[in-house]
Amino acid sequence: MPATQKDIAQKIGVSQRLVSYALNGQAGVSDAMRQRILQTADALGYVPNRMARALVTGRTHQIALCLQRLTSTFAHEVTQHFVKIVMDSPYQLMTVNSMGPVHQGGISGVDGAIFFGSVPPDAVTHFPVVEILNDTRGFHAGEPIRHDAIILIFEDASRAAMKHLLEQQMRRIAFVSIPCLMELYEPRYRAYGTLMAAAGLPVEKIVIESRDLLIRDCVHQTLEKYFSEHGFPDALFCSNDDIAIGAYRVLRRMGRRIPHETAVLGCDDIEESKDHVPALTSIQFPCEAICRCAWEMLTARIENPALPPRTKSFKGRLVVRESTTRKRIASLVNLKN
Amino acid sequence: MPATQKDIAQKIGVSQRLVSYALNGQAGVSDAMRQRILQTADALGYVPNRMARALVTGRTHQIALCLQRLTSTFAHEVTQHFVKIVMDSPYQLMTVNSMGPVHQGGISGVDGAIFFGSVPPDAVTHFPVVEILNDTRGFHAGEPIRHDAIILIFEDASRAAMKHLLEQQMRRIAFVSIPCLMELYEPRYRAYGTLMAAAGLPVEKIVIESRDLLIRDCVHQTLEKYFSEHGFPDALFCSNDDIAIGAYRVLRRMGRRIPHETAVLGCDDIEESKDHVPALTSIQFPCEAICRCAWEMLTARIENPALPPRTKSFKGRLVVRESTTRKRIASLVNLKN
DNA sequence: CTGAAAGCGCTTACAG
DNA sequence: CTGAAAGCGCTTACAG
Repeated sequence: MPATQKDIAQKIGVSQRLVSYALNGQAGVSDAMRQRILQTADALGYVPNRMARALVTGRTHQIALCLQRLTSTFAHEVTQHFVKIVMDSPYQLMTVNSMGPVHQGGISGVDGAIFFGSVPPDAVTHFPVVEILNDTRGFHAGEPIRHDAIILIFEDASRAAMKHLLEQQMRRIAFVSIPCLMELYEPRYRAYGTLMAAAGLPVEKIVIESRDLLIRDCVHQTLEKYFSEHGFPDALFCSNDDIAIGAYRVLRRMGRRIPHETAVLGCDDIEESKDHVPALTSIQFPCEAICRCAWEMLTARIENPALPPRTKSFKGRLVVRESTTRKRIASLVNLKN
Repeated sequence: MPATQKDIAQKIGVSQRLVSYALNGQAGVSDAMRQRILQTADALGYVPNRMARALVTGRTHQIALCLQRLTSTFAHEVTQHFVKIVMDSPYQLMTVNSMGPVHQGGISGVDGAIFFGSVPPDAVTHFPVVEILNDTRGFHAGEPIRHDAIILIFEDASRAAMKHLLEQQMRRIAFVSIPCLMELYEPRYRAYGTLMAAAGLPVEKIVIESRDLLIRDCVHQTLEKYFSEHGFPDALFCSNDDIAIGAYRVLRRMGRRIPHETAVLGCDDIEESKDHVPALTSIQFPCEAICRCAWEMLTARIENPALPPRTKSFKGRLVVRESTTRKRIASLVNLKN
């Protein structure tokens, strides 16, 4: 229905080639002719057909952002950063749930993809990919690095988090997480397990099953039931901030004070965490820098597929706020964050 | 680089047509042959080229979600709903900042688009569009409805919000908003202005200029400066929840109690609003139902472009929570929300 | 400086 | 049931 280059060419009485060259700003067209073509294109409401162009150039100028759990607020922040980055680029962003279409025959029609989380092994990809992964400390060491990768190192910050809790005499510390983050290779869970064992304390796991997308509601249900059956831990080590903030509501409803009765610690340090009372202690990554780095890696590889594989690491950092600080003094240092 | 239908056809020694028919599950291929083709496709790692298919069918199976201010948490919730909806459909979702590419020559290569906010007049679209708009109460009545539309009616709820504040003897009520929501045709601002005038109270506007994407930081800066220069209003009518929650932090930092010294009221009722202390009073819309309705309108029109234009309205509803309730009793009714 | 033509990977009438 | 072919709207060598 929209006008094509052929329509423009016919209207003026020139060849389609000339129209294409004029529209794309290539040499080989006289200035007068270029003007005329541009005006006619405008008059006809010409919009280039991206599909046709993509078919011949092999480039769609679309990038897939593949998120494993689109449900999380952190995923939202990541998306925002990419949307912002993409706005200044010639690319468009396609948001894909990597649990979804990838498993239904692969993604196609993109110049590259950024996977937040590991690339599913059955995702046949014929395009450059950057993975943003957690540090699994050699757990998957046998597997070759198939893609450019950004590694998020949770190890040190997680250990620091546990030490911080243990130092304040918290004994009953529960790890609260969705199932996929409660594996042995998961750095947060490892740090938790290791330090609990070292302190001679028993592990306590609270699993949040979230089939649908509203994770906070799942947290409410699960924790309410758990606390009434098992009582309250001294501290909750939550695998992300959404879970932590979900826990806030439950604790508050059940009349439990944070942090003095139950401390809460999250991961990802989403924007919102600072706005809650008490402000949430969390593990922070330079999210924007990570996104920009991933973008740079991806576009560099699209330009030059022969580049050697690259890996870059980012270290998480424990940001102590009020939600885990029982001594008022100790918290003042970080309150500004 | 990926295998094509031609590759499969050559490998087996049949025509490309047969491969296409087999792959698409169309009649006209013997079962044995279909099996063989499917297996070969699998072995070769065949992924259909969406561009080529789109070029001939005219369908890309991509839908653009165009958001005006990608910055808002509400936009995130809308996106989540669409991602969820799209997962169960044959479509993919492209997230577009309608301030962006639309102004750079139009969107192309999508089967349709959902605009959250009005479609820019210079966005030449050759595909079905659904607009999700605020009720401007006939302000743009002269303009024909160009697209299927969903109208969000803020009018009643905004008036209810103002009455709620005024009933509690709040006199100095400020309207806090980004500039584009502080126009005369904007229903929230209209209700605010009308009821303030009726009560014989002066209008007080606080404009949040947010050039970049981190709106809450802008709120912090603007309000901190404003309050120290002009003192504190009795209540803040914020045009969205992000602004309201941003205001929380400033008020808290400056030692101002919510709601007893300054009440705060938001719009959109994002998930997070319930988790803050005090819980935020806000204007709620059935967000998921709205998204599903938009989706249904769009897909129906894609199937049948000749359909008469449709319009559907949704009414906002004031959800009173603690952030505006000075009398403890009165709030109990709604606290469950 | 310009025209006529091939081809990207598909779908789909059109013949056999 | 199957093959040979046209064509979707572009880009880009290839001749003039």
